[in-house]
Amino acid sequence: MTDRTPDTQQSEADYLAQYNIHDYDLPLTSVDLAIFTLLHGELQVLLVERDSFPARGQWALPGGFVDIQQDLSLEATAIRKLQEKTGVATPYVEQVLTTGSPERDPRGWSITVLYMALIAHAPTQSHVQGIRDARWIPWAEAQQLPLAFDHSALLMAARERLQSKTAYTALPLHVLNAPFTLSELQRAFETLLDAPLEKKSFRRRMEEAGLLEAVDADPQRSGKGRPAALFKPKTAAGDFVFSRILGQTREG
Amino acid sequence: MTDRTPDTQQSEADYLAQYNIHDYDLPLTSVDLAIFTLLHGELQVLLVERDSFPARGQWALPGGFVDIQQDLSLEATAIRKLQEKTGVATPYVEQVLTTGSPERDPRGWSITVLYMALIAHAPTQSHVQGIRDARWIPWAEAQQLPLAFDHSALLMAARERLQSKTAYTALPLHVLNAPFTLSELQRAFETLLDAPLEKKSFRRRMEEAGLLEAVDADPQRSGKGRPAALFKPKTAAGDFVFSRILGQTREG
DNA sequence: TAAATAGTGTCTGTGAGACAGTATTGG
DNA sequence: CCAATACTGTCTCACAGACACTATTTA
Repeated sequence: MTDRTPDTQQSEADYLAQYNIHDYDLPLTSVDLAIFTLLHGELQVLLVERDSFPARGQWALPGGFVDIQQDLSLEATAIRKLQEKTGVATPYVEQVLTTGSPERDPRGWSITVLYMALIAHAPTQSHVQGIRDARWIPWAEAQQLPLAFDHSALLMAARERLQSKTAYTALPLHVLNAPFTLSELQRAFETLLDAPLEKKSFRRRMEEAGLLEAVDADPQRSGKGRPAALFKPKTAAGDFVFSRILGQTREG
Repeated sequence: MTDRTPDTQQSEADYLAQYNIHDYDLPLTSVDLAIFTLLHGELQVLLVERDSFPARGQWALPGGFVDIQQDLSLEATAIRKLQEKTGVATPYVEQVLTTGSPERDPRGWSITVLYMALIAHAPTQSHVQGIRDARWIPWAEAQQLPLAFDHSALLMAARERLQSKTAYTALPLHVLNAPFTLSELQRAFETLLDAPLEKKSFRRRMEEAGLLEAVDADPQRSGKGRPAALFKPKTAAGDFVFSRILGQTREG
């Protein structure tokens, strides 16, 4: 926020009237998104195959330049891009980091603000399948793909944020559609955490945090074994912060 | 990272040759710093009084535009600015958040990447006093000051980050000069956390984490009461992450 | 000696991990 | 009945909070 003009005796109004951003060399500024969901019991991330230069044909995170005519905030840009790609209007969105350098994009000095989003994938929603250029890629595959620019590093940073926050928040609630069973919720936590959890500890933790509300059993649900109770999250349950970290298996 | 040119049959080299960032309206991009230290037993933050438009004469966070001729990364920009203001070369620097909107700067759509830095203030170092336009402001005062742009909100976000990380890391090690006593270290934690800590719990936690190394007593240190043992942090001790949160006083 | 500061012993409380046990469904 | 899944009882362990106690210094 320091200035670039010499300190003359002009007024602030004069200064602003003369100010022209095209006089300066500015970095390119984009927003990129790591959109995660749980599908077929796997963590999946939404990737796009770039159809224009640079890095044409390569897989990349969805995103785009900030449109200063249209966007009212960086988060608005992120939510707009996410809506375009997934149709989801009220996702969980969290800013992960911002990176910038002269090297990361061949067009010049560029900055990108990385957001992570979590959405629940409902098989009945057709919007996600309908997207032409975006595809859900299982995490194991996405890790192998050579992504455009520095997107592999960005994706890894988002994955790490997701994993670490799963250990002390209730974030995984965002990748499930209600109603769900406690076993399903535990599997969601385990998948995002990439570690097994002890059943009793998990249930006790959820119980004592009071994040869930019981929902009447659905006679539709079939399945082997004893039917499970169904729950939905209370409002803002996904934002809950625990005071201890999960998944620290006892060492011998 | 999506493109703005129609997808013609040109090569990537052609595309890049024709690409001119001055064809686009780009946001202004700056880096701002919330630099904290512990001085006279108080948390203090480094602020500058702006000597040019806009917001001339108002207090603000130190920072400045990204210089795409000079800077090799955003963090490099932050470290350069910090070095200019404080003379400290190897500080603790952490990215806090990035915010952008058309409203936050009268010059137009602007983005700022906010960093938090922690430095140990040594009374013998003269560099900090030597800075003309920057001043250490006690946190209580800084909170009252009407800062330029959205810097009050930025400062608050950095303060919250500092507070929350103090509860589960050893960050406060960065605001002390070694050697220090355990009592001094506890006071640093308490100040950054803004909550009292229980002496035995604190010492046990430090002891068990093995973050500190004993240092020979300094005959210089006078003072009332029993002389305290002196310690210095082991390397990377400030990055230690605890698995439980401090300062959750028991409720009745 | 007292005052001041440093440092310890030890009890309690919370909540996670381990793991065996019981409950309820369908075939 | 058995297999499969859901759910519970209960022990142990790690570690924070509370707080009284001892230790070592100067005045």
